[in-house]
Amino acid sequence: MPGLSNTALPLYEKVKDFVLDNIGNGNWPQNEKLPSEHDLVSSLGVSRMTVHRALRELTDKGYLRRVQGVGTFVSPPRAQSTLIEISNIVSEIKARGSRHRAEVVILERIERPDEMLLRAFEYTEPRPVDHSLIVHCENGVPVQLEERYVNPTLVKHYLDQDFTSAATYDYLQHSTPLTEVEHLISAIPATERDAKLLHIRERDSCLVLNRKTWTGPTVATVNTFTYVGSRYALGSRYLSPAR
Amino acid sequence: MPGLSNTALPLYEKVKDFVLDNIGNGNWPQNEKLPSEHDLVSSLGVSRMTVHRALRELTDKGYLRRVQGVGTFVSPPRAQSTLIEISNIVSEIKARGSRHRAEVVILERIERPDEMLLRAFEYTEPRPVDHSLIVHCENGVPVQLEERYVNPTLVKHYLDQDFTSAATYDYLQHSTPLTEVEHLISAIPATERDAKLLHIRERDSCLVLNRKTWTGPTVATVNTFTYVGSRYALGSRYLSPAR
DNA sequence: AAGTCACGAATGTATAGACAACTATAGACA
DNA sequence: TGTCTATAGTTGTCTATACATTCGTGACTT
Repeated sequence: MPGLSNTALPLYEKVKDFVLDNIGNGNWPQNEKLPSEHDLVSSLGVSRMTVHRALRELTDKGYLRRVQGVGTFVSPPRAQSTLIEISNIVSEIKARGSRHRAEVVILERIERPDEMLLRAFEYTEPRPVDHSLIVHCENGVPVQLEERYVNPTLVKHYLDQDFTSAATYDYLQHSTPLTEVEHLISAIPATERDAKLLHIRERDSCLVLNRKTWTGPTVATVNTFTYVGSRYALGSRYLSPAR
Repeated sequence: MPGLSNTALPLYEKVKDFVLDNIGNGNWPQNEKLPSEHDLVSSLGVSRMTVHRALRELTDKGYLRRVQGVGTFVSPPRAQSTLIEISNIVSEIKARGSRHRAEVVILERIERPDEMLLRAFEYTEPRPVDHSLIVHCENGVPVQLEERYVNPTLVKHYLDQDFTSAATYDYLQHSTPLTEVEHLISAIPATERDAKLLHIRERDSCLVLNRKTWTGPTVATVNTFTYVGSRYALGSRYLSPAR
């Protein structure tokens, strides 16, 4: 029981969150050996298969390294994220060993979306849209402004999430069966609102990632991630097989 | 028993192979509904958890799409590349039907690189570096500033290229056997020099793509592509399933 | 005709238990 | 001293089972 968050996520997601937290807060430093699966089973009160799945998925994503017969170890932080799996800034910050804080600025259901939103969702008639605006801070410094518009018929209970947990963002990405994702990356000067929220000056350069997802023919989410240009870079590293 | 390969792989890997084979040989065409987990359990003689793991991993990789309560479906092959192969602005401009013009600003061999360049190339002793600076215009309007530093021992005759032809850029990207590529995308304000060359104001937002390539252990090229933020966006589109 | 509800079917998660495979280490033996 | 071996500890795989969640359908009701 101790250590696992209280939200409605699946258990293996909570375990992943628990591990990332321990990495982030320095409890388990780089190359540290994690408690064995058996230990985690005892201390967390879940079955071994659940722990195993959590550790395997974190290994697949590069956070851990496992050696059969020996143990599980914390991997050195990756230089950057890959482009496919961007947008989970929370895991990134935690894995880097920084302190993460999410500040929820807006959390609402828009009953009557304006013209632009309707177009973005390809609605023909006015229907509600869920809306969140969150500032993500790394060690107290704002890094990313995350604005999401969500189709509530496709993503139920979106507004009820715990937006301070890393697992939430992981979960959101896999909970809806996406059929299409579009990314658009641009550089734009900060608006007055963005500048205020990110603690930068107006017109300062921001890296903006627009992400639009579909489930079948209908638009599921329309997201805008605004990074502070002077504090963040998106990276991808490609290694050919031979090395 | 029937259908699973005979090698020493784990069962769930064999199930994955089995599914991929059926997709590959056209047995299960695009958007076809797969047999249910229960059916596969019967026909393959493995437990449901094993089938489930196989299907889940194939889903994560984009080969399948699953809908709870409905079934599992074959996804169309991935239509699109990721961001790896951007940066050939010339083809892009031409494909858009616009007029392209390349303006060579600098073309030189630097015999004695400064400290920063040496670090970028991980040189331990001073060695020459080829250098080009080119402005790309779409219909007469500057869009991209392309600055390349090239290791002349790996890329021969770099300075002799025809930098106004689209094919040149295609060629440069594939002429050297790269073993590693690193992309870093950031948003930074235009410097005085960049502003002048791109016909924008100083401090205007630019999208900067840094690209560094290795051939074996040695650095081959260090490139910086600076896009005018208000005139350009990088895009990637990922298609997965039924549409 | 339209809405509601119950049910079946399919996937999602979780558990307990078993065995296999691998590694490091300590102890036995030459 | 050096080598081999047994063993404990850890991760990897697999099964059987149970319950949860979601979706579509068809029967029933209104």
